[in-house]
Amino acid sequence: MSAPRLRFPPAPSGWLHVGGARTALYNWLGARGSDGTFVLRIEDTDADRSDVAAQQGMLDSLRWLGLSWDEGPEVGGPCGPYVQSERRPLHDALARRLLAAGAAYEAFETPDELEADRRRAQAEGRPPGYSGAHRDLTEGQKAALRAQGREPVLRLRTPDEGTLAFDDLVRGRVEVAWAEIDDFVIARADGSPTYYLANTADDLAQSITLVARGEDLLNAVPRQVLLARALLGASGDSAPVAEPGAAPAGDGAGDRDAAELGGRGGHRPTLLDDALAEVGFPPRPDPAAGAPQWAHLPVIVGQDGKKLSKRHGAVAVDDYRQQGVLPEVLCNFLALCGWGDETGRERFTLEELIERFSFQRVGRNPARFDTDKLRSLNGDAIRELSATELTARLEPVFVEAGVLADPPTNEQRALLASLAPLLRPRIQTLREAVGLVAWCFADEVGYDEQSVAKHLKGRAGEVLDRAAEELTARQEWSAEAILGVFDALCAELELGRGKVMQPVRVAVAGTHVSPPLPETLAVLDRDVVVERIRAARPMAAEAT
RNA sequence: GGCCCCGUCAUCUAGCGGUCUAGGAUACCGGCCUUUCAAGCCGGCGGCGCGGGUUCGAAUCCCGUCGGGGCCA
Repeated sequence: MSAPRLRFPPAPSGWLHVGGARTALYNWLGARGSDGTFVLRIEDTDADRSDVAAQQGMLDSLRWLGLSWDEGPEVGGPCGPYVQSERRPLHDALARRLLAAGAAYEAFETPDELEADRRRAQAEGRPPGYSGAHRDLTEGQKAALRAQGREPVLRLRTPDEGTLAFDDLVRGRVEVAWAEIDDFVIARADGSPTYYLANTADDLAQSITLVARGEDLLNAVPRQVLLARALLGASGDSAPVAEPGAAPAGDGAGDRDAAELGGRGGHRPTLLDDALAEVGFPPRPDPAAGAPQWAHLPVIVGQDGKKLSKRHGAVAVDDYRQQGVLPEVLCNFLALCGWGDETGRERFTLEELIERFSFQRVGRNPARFDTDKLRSLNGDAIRELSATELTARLEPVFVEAGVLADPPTNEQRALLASLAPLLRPRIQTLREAVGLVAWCFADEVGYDEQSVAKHLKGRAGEVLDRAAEELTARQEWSAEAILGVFDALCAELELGRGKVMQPVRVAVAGTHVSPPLPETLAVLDRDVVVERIRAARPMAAEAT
């Protein structure tokens, strides 16, 4: 067994989609759990420059989640370059060699012609794939087509009969008839490589041993296996698929052939190796490695069962960071989107995930991105945080919300730390804490109309007057002492605790919801508390 | 349209021929607790898409069907 090498090859963008994060996580877990290598490769083939420049946001999200990469942008590695556009010379050289070997051929149809073919095929009930009309053009025919101003695309010859079978780590055995696979484009008319060529070549060149990706790419496997065979064919040989009829396409034979490609035997330089050398790229880290294994992950769908997209609300990892989801919880949750261990357990640390995760236990049905579940897991995790840890996590969120100064003052830090234990059982996300205790840090309280209407009425004025007096008079300033004051008032005024404490809560906090009042007041400055009660007094009078 | 994948409570999921009167979690509902909101504890609601087989016996295997999703363009 060669050393496991897994990769995450996102298209560059300024943000990381949670679906991409799940793919990255699974690959990362696969690598970390097997002493393997995790490679990050940016596939910017179809991207414009601004996207590439903005990719920082994506790298930040990956790091925030804790998914460090061993090779890739910003860290380098022995199999560079790690940005696909910089690998273009390799792709070009490969395309040339594939053409020269006869594995690929030039096809001159225009997009319009192909579209017409497709419609005709559909109308006649035939498969819509490319017909292979230009498979065997003579030089003369090609010259004539060129003379018309046509530029050819490069297509790979695919077998016309037989079956490809492969064992997907998630799906199990998958078989596809070659007849279903048309001669696909590997290089466009402008010479640019397609996904098939670039992705396959880069995986092979970097000796990727396991490709875990979205199920939407399951259909690409036969093409990539075929390409891999061609790329890993001995350089001098006529390409293995040059003669479609004679291609190793018999049932069962094909996949074995693929698995062992470039395998054990003497390592003659392959077409890929020669191209690598030609363009001055590093040689393959493992010349014995064949085509990678596959693991196709179920798609993540939104609440409506459709593929998760922006219209489902927050889909960026950073959205969840801002909402106050803990990174380790997001990883935990993402791991559960498709995977589960046999015990039915749901809470895992990253270390536990590394230990337990396996592609074999990844499910085959679509995973729903259930934000309720995420919140629940997050709340559970928050409840397990120590006050100190929670304070540290809360701080940047309060700063981002503008409640704390940047950086916070020592007083603010201390106050937040005292509040943290009170907050802990009442929040599912860090962000929710802001709404609960922002008033503790504010100079001015904003009053919620409904709270005022509901609680600053009846005998509230009387309660506020007496509370202000007694809280001022009381020597000790502690939760116990404050509760004692309230209870004394209850007895004196013959009111329940709710009738006494709710008016005070609204007066001080501006709303009828807050952490437990005595405990909260105890960590605030007594003068401020009393002042606020007095300031709110007129509202109670008006309401009476 | 063709091909591929999938189908257990509202949702995620355990289950891999008998231990299933189908287990857990989220959500929901109710109770306890209670100074608000939570948290916690207790309880409840609720499911094998359908139809055929195979078998002594099927959620589990096979076929079909329906439904959902994906890819192709």
